[in-house]
Amino acid sequence: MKVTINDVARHAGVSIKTVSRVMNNEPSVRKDTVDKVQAAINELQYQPNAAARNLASSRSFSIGYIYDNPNAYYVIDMQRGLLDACRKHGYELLIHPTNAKSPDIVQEVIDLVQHSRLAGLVLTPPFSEMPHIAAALEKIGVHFVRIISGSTPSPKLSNCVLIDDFTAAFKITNHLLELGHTDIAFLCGEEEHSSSGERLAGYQAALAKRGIAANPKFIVPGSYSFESGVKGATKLMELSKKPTAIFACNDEIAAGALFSARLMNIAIPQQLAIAGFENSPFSRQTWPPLTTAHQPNVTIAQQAAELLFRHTKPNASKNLTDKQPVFIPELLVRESTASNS
Amino acid sequence: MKVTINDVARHAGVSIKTVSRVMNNEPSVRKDTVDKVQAAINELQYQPNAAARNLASSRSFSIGYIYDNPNAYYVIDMQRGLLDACRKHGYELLIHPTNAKSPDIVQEVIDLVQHSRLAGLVLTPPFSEMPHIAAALEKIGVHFVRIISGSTPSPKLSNCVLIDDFTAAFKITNHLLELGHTDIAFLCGEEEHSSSGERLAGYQAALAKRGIAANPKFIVPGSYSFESGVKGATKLMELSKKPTAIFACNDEIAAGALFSARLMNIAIPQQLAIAGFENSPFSRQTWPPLTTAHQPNVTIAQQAAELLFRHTKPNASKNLTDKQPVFIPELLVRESTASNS
DNA sequence: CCATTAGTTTAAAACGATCTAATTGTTGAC
DNA sequence: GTCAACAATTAGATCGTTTTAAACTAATGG
Repeated sequence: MKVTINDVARHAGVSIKTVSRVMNNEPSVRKDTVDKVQAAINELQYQPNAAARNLASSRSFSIGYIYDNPNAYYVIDMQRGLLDACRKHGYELLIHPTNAKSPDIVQEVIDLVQHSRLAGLVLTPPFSEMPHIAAALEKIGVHFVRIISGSTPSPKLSNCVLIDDFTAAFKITNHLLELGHTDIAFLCGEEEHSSSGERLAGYQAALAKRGIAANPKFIVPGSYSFESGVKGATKLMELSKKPTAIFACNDEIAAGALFSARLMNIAIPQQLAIAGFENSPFSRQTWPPLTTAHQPNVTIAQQAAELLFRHTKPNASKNLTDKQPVFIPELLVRESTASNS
Repeated sequence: MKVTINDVARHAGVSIKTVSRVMNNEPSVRKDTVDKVQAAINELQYQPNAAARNLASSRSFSIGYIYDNPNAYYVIDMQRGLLDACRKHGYELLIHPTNAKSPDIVQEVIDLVQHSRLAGLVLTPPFSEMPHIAAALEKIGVHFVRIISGSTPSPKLSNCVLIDDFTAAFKITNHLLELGHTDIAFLCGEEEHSSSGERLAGYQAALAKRGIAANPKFIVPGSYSFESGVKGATKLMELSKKPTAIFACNDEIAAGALFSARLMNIAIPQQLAIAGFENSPFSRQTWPPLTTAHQPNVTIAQQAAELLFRHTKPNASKNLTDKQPVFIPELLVRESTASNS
């Protein structure tokens, strides 16, 4: 029933250590020996015992995913992508939802890593943007990969997967401009999230390129929530000079704006165009469906995990150029935006 | 830095095995010895090494959660509740999203359990309703807990957490009846999910109690999806005799019905009342917000895990009466339902 | 007061891998 | 042909627990 490394060794006529070498693709094993061992492994259907490996090597074959994101869709997509990569590499995923604003969050993360002896960690906003967490992880020598907003790879961001929110926001804003809108408002997310800043910058750049002066009243601070969208849109539509289009920092805010417009009897998109960001499943189900930018979260998560494994696995071919993947969310035009007639 | 069980033993002046006994609260340790050991553990801040424990006892301290649920909110809530319980008991959670319709799903589950040496498993629909999975798990002797639809505890459902969808659906239907509606339609979820059947039964019971004959055309088969809601509501409103209210099997279907009503220019709730089920976050954000039934998923998950641990832990006090928890989702009235004027 | 028994405690053997250090093979240079 | 240098292999120690089986106590009964 239970096949141990010992059985494999005997079956292949080599020592235990040699089998171990093959399992961890360590060097110093002749090609034909490798084949012999592989054959024995296949024949006996040998599956290494994770616990024994962990104990002996004092490292676990699992990576952690820490999150504090109210957006369930995002988290599920991330998990999916990470798990895909984990299965491929024979790792396991430890999920750890927590409160990013907790005062001893750094200690909590360190405890988690040390207690579970994690091989690595994947960080998404807001954790990926907390310098003290990155510093602490570096100090205790744990590999980690961050998924963050950014457009240009740089050596300082060596272990990052970048999402080019700037360019995507530029494209969305441009789409609104091309429809004839010039009075375009922007509903911000949390200031702490750099994605909000990047998207704002993209919006501003697009306006600037057309020579449109930014109206400071059109930029409304807020948070990544439905309620914030309701409030923000209400505030905008009470201005003497109203915008004809709203670019919301994410779909939830956009949904809130939609809700608010309905309360005020404003026709979408005839009187007001609204665009979101993220392509959440519900962005297709609002009325009218939201124009948005699609972020391939599952793929992003996969790449992040792959990047992590490249650092984590001791004997993987590290000479692969360690380029930083950059994802540009793509524009999805739906009914919530139309020309400014 | 690293404190082993050996250190504790020496510090307390007892043998390693005695410390082990205390750690796993096994019998045959005198009270004062226990105290002595506990003191040493606290003083040295001893934390047992999970890998070594797993290896030696050939069981892991983690439970699995298998799911195939397109509803991200539900899954996240479940994870949250399960993790809460796991942390409390020093266990870890292994998540395993998969495809319930895969032909070799049983083998996949068994492989997962055996490979990860899981201490137990939590099953939600549709897995909790697949008899061959339960049978297979029983055969290999793995503890598991199912979360299923049902109102009456029975010995056959010994390791279950019940959700009384029947009563909740009865209450929602009753709410619609009290508003004066008599022509109430029902949009079903997947037939395979017993929750859909239970809710339908609750709906029918409520009508029957008022002596209202069920109109078979008002019961529309479908699935737990937005699209199904769109189609179902469209079909209903094309009938010569239209319903004045729709009870959708979950919020997604209800959102679809809402969407469809908008397409057909039907005023909600004036011309048509719509109710959902589940209290998904977005049920508050539709226009108008949805009347629904609230399911405390986090709590349900916690209880499920607690139930599992009661069976799993070898030396826990098992004499606690093993009652089956029953949750009744509660009615939440919002703007999508109003009186039939 | 010894024999019996049940209750505690212990030293040492697993558990199934990795890692260390010593051994054996092979190659190329002089 | 010998030796150095390096590659390939191995036996055995090791990781930190649990488990086994034996040894030691303390209480009970005849």
